[in-house]
Amino acid sequence: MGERPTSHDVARAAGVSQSTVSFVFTGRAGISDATRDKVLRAASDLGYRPNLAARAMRTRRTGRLAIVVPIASAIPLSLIPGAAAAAEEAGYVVEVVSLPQEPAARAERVAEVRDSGQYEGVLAFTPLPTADSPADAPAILAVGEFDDEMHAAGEFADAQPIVTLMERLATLGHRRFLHVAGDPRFPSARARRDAYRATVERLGLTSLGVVDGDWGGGSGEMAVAALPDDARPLALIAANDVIATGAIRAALRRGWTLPDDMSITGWDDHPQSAFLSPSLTSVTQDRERLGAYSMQRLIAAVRGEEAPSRPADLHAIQWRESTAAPGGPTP
Amino acid sequence: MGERPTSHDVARAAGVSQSTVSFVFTGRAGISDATRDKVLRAASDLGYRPNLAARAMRTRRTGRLAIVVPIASAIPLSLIPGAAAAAEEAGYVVEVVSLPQEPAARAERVAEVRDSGQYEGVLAFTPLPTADSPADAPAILAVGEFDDEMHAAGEFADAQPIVTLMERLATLGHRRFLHVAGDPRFPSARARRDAYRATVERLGLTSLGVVDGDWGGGSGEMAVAALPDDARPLALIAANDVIATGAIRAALRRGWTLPDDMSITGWDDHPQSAFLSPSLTSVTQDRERLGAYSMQRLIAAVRGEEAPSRPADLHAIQWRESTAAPGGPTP
DNA sequence: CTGAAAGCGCTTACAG
DNA sequence: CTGAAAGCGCTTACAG
Repeated sequence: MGERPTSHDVARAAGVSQSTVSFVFTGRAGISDATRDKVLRAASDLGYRPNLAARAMRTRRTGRLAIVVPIASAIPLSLIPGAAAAAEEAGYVVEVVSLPQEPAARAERVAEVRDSGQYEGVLAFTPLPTADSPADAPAILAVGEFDDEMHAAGEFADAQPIVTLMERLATLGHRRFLHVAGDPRFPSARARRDAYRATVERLGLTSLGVVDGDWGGGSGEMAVAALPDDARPLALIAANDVIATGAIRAALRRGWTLPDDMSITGWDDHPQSAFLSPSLTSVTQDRERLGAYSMQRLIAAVRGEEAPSRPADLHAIQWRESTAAPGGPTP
Repeated sequence: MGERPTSHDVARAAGVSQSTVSFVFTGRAGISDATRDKVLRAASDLGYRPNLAARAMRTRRTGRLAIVVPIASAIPLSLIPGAAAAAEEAGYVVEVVSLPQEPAARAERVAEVRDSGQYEGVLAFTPLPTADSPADAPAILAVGEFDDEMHAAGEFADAQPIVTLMERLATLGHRRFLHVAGDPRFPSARARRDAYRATVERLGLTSLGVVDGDWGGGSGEMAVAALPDDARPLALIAANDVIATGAIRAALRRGWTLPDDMSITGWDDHPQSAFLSPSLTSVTQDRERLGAYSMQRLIAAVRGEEAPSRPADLHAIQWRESTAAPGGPTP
């Protein structure tokens, strides 16, 4: 890493002053085309790239954004690549900061990151301990996986697939529904739950209950095990694929026939879900664009710009064997 | 973020020179305790923290490490939190750089990261395009999920659980085995495959084949669908849980009884795997320590230190319903 | 044991 | 349209 060229080297090679090199690279207006060309050519010959640390020092902008991720939580990691790519595109560098499990240590770490002066913004894919932050603190956006603002904003924008799923199942003849929710600390879990409730109401369906879960398979397993025998046939809306998998297991254990006795839907479309028996109807998310969108919202907040509008088609439903008309297969 | 104090502010408050403040924070020997105390007290009063960008400029060490992750590949993301934590502990800052899908663009991106001068080391959780790098390039460690060096080093260190799994199944009475491998570009896939082959040989077992896969459920599904009827009973060693799930699906489709007709094992212990029917015997990895270990190896390479020794107990086997004696359940 | 001073590689008024 | 110069906040020989 020794011989990295500086703007002085480029200036010498191009026969201009160092300032001029800087002007070219910061895009300042009023550089003649001839000069710009000379500089750019010399720069590319030497393999010059501006030193970001030096630039940061002068501009007092770090150009850095942090993503905080909890150690030992797989849920939101898949959003990282898309978020990182979006940040790069906007000229930022993204750093990953890991968060300890223990709540007090975690809150302290978040404050540390916020006050370090290293970051212009912080993106958290997990619910954050609320703390009052100094007025001049960088923007913090906690999306887990989407925040409440999003939820409030767009009439279940985030949970719309739940509505679609239920409408279709109702059309197939289903009247009795059950929802096993995710961890209620997550806005996404609350959004899906609220969408479920509203849809039950709107379509005049019967809800056998809303069970709060923790995103784990045990939630689904227990919810189905606890059902009375005459609950059949029903449709179970699980907050994610893992819960759905647990529910399927419990149903098979009870000797139920799937999907005749119980239709079931998941969310996330995990790689295994298409290979379950029955294969699981689930919601696919475009994780790359979802991550990118989250990052773009943070960047807009950092820059004081208007929030970008939510991309359409973030979700798609994969209809599979686990959903059918109650009582037996019918189109 | 306006009023961040500098070493000058601390110096003024403490009544010493700015150099002295710097000496205290860089840990230079020969500062009197009284002076150090004054400085530290003033610093904490003001909330001073050294500006890393300025420090980087002077020392010409960036203190930054990069993790490159491919967009749209979930496989190794779970290693990130552990890796990030290990880097922080060693005093580095970790940045995430995302890699495009397209091979040429990807190779270019890797070269860019390598030559940017921004990073002292690069960790890749994915096979990297081989390219000749300049002599003074930063250390690059590609672990996917573990590299070949690891593999060569430790007699299947990485794939030891495969050996244990097979030994146990052989003890239960299994003689016929089948392996569905992962993407052969991954060292981990090759290590598991080689461990399988060596164990077949060593124990004098019959191998019905080694099928190269792509980590996907389709590999497992097809491999089992292609089996002759008299292959039963057998034991299928899948390179991961997704493959195993596909294999279970195909077996149930054929009307086989599990685990009587076929024992099956996975790897990764995905959240869904404990809730399959039958629940899947699988290999748990300590992703946090695995990520940390990878990062520690990179840091050792960066610093020219000896590589850390591999932590023990990185793996554990979860024995579940999918494995039993051939032909029927027996202890 | 402590300080004055140079300089890391940039950006950006200010002149011309 | 281009250049000379100051300064961002540090580290580190070099003096004393």
